[in-house]
Amino acid sequence: MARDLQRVQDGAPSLPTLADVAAMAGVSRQTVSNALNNPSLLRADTLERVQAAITHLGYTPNRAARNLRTKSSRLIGLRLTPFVEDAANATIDRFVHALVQATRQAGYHVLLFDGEDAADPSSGYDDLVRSTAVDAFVVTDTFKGSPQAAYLEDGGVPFVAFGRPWTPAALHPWVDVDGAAGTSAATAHLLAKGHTRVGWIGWRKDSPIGEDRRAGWSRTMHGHGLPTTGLASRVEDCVASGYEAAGVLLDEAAPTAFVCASDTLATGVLRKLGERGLVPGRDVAVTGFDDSPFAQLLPGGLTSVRQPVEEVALQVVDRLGKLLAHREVFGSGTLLEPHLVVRGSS
Amino acid sequence: MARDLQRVQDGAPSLPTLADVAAMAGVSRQTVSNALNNPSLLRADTLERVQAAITHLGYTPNRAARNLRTKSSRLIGLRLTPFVEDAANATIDRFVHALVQATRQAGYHVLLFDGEDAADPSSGYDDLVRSTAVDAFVVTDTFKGSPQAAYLEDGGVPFVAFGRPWTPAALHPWVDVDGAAGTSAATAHLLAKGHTRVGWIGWRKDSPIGEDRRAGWSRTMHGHGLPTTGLASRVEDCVASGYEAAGVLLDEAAPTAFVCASDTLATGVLRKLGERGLVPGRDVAVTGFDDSPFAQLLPGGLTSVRQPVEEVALQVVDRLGKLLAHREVFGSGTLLEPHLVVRGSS
DNA sequence: GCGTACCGTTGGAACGTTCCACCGGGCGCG
DNA sequence: CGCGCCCGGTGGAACGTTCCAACGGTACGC
Repeated sequence: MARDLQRVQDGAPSLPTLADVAAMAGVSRQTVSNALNNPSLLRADTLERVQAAITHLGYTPNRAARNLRTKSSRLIGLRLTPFVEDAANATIDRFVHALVQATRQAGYHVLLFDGEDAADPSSGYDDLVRSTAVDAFVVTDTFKGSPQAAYLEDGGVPFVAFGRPWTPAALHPWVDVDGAAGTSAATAHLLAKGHTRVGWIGWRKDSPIGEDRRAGWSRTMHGHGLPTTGLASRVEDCVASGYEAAGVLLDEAAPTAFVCASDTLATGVLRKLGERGLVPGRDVAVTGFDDSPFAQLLPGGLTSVRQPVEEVALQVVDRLGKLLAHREVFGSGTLLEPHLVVRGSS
Repeated sequence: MARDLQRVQDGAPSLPTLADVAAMAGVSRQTVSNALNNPSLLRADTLERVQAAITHLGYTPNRAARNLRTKSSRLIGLRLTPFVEDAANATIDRFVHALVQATRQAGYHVLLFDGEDAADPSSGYDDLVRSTAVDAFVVTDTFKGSPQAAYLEDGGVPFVAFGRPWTPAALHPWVDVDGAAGTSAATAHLLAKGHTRVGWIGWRKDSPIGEDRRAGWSRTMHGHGLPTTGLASRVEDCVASGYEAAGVLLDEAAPTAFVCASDTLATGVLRKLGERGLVPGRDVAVTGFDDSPFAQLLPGGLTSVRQPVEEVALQVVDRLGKLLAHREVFGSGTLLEPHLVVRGSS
């Protein structure tokens, strides 16, 4: 109620400042500042008096002034990659939500910006950090050779990556999900169900993430003494490719199960199975990757590997905090385990 | 290159300031400021000299200082509602992407924050605006009786809503999508295909959005002289409810097509059809709402109403700009037309 | 010739916070 | 008693920008 008084006349709301609080509490500005930032420095009764004045006036510290003085904004920048309406986007969106939650707990907020053109890695990043608009970045798209990771490292811009650095030289903090462990779990699950001819449908060889996920499948197959020759296919990440690859593999290698590098590819496989009158989970098993809404909503459901984005977000923010405090967290990466969500398709 | 010189010694990068530029260009600070904010005030040769100094030093205005002085942050707050993994979320996420793009063009950025608990509408909003962290808000969840819309209006906080105010008293700027027009288009599409018994599966009566969408269906049916009695069902927005409602309607009213208030409900309907051996689009037609990834990925595809979130975002930002400039845009709302994406299910 | 107006530019002040040097006083200790 | 120290607190300065009042100079109208 008291705070609403500030708004009676519009146009010049003129919020209470630290000086107002100081005057009311009968202390200096610095003491009020300490009450907010280092309460332990104050005597108990002084602290109480200041706090009373703060609540009575409805005082809230002015962000801009604080930022100017401390040279930090408590804002984390996140570049939103252009929207592609498929399964892959679902994981990013889940991550954004998780990141917002995680940053809040750490007293930060998330600033979204747009990668104008992907060609210029500096686009956006540079201005934001130089104008002290954000303290650091979370970088999500390190996979495509990640020009911006290198750029940011050069520029001395603090950031943490969601995704391993696939170039050996890089030594920034990162958090990632162990894709191989995910596909390995999927493969093991299928083997436990009695399958022996498990096919792989993944991405082209130039994708390190794709190769990582593929390794989980082949490793597990070999671990069980099973061959993989002729059972793998590497294609574009789209429904049509999954559809075609499934057809080819079914004809040439007769697998009884498919492990896919993405839900998108799995969708294509399911489409092919439907066309041939094969029932997923009964005749041929299928697993996807990312646990997209599609996997969940599909009749019967699609077994899929779910990335622990909430945990990723927490770890990212943790690294970020350390980075901004000590300014030295180089080379520390964490690999998190995804888990398999088993549904009707397997 | 020149700008990198600032970073040679880490720890105290000490970016160039306006004063540095002024010194180099041989003018006063204010002139540099004008060069950035009101170039027309400068003589051509002066402007050129200043700009040369700016680029040479790699100067970027300090955001915090500017914010402090101008009492604005050029940041727009958006509260991210808790993540629910279904079709409805897809539209919000699309909107977030669109909003980021639209705000960039207007020179703004998006600040994400988290609605700690939905019970307290003030949570988050108040602090952010009082601390001058954001200039205004975009409010997305006005549908649930929207306590925060009223709260923000009371507090004099500038905001624009994505969604109509469903309480008549409210008079804030808003942009929304005409749900009735969407379902009307879906219904008309089905009628054109020769259907006459078109069922409706929507949300409970307490949802204004749901009633709006329902009106589009009933209006169109009546407009063609067709009855709606016994053809409608109002349930929770989940797959199971759609599934059950479809079963009941099929038994009791024998519709040959369903218009659904959401892709989620449509998913339930499709599931029921599959169970009964009915082929969507051949035996019974189905349309959804929101054009979620699921609708797109489903084998055959689900006909669905797609909201023009890109256009919504542009309009929202436009309103926002006017609001922050003139401080008077009351009562101005815009209703945008969605469009029907026809796929195999109809 | 003089007053007036405008143009381009200037220097000081202000925004609201935190950093920094310092201060009085009480206490322990030699 | 005198010294040093820590505690709780103070006031001035600084962060980097824009606002504001005012400047000299030129052009114009009378």
